[in-house]
Amino acid sequence: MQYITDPRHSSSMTSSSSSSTARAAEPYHQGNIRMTLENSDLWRSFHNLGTEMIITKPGRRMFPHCNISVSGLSPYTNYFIIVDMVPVDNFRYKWNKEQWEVAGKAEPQPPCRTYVHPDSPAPGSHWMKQSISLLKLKLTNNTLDPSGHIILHSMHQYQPRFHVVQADDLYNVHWAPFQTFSFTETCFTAVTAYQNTKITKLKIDHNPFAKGFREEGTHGKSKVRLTFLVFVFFSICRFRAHKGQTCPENPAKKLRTEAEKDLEYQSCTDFPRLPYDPQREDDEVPMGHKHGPGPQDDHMSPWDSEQDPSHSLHGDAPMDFSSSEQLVPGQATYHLYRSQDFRRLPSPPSIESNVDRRHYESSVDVATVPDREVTRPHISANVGGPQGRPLNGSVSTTHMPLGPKNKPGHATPPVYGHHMELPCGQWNGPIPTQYPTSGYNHPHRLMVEHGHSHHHGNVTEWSQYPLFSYSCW
DNA sequence: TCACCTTGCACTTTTGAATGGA
DNA sequence: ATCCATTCAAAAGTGCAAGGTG
Repeated sequence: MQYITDPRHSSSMTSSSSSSTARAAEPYHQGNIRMTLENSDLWRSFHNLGTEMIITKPGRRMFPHCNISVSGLSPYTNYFIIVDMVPVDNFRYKWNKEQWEVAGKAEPQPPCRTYVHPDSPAPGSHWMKQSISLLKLKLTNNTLDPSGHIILHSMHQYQPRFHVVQADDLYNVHWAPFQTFSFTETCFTAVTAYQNTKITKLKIDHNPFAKGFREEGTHGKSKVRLTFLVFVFFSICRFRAHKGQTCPENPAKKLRTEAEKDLEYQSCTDFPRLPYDPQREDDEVPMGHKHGPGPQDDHMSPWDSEQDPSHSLHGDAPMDFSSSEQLVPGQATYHLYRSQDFRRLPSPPSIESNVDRRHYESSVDVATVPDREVTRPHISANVGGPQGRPLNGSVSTTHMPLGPKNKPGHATPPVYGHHMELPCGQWNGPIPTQYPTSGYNHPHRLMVEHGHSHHHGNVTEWSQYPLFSYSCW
């Protein structure tokens, strides 16, 4: 397999001014794409405690689930929205004394899979018209999972990444220009059973499916049971009055089924429930929730101060998402690619006027595109390569021309429904040297919109690498 | 013994087929 | 015949707890 050389990789970071200028000249350059995590407040609540995600053999949804909105796409160009999970580091963790501790070296990564949003491919206008819910993404710990769920290891930490890939079909995805975003607060530890009771409580409080475990739910149930008994009692009385005879041996037993049915109906109609709409999660989960993390909520999460590697993790100050921009460590270079001018990428000029340009007009709004190297994983050729390309979820890119639809010698990974099977991946980013003191040296960059509740994922530039090919162990 | 995983349970929400009316 | 709204049962998604496993 051939790799294209990108001279930028042999140098370190290039100036961002040139690309900024170019972007200004070409408003539809993909670098203008912005991605926002819709339910970031909820994510932040979990992140402050150290988010845990249950993984099961048949597959488990995430909660909170990823809900993103995208802007800056070309309305008539087709895109894929793809999600994958990147190991945060090379460690396995354990929950000990109310906090996560390193428990050894990470397990070899299972086959990396991606979740392709079922609407893919769809024109930019489709993706931009409303937020994109990734509710149905499932996580599993079954390395032989036949359903195509994303395979993770329990007690390992992961970072979801969101890829916007400009492609018309799945075969083009591997060679299409893409941009990657990630949000620090979506980091989580995969577990088979919850470890942190605070996380459990937060999940119960916010997840509609867990309503039955809420304290208020219990009270509600007691209320229903009481209502049921009263109802049965009066039914019996009415029955007896109507018949003018003594009760049968056990009328309650006889009436139970009907009464139960009626009661169910009654409780339904008397107390109508709003249907659960994942798109409105934010509305249903107001921040400042009583169980939300406060300053006293200590940080079991090793992520608490990874935002700035210069800060000690021992610091207990809560992370301030509203004003910090994460530092992005330099990345090692392994594979070299040929850099191309991004302006060669197709972008229909005729549709320019149709684009909602509000985002572009805000000086603080636009997520800048750092001139960094791509951390795009790639396929097979670097199997066993000890210095595989950093797959650190930090994002970066180069600009490459559109490649062949099916490059010879490059096998298209099998597709499982909306998932793609990938070679195993490896987090090759910086390794914490003093976990947890300097641990989680996660090279993420948080694009912060001051004065707004939303912040943006860190960004890659567009690239033309074989998409989603990981360096393997 | 311990940490972690699996499984079954009770509960809730979601989904989709069936039905009836306009 | 088509469309729309409603109903209802089944499926799916939750956390919990007990038991299993290495």
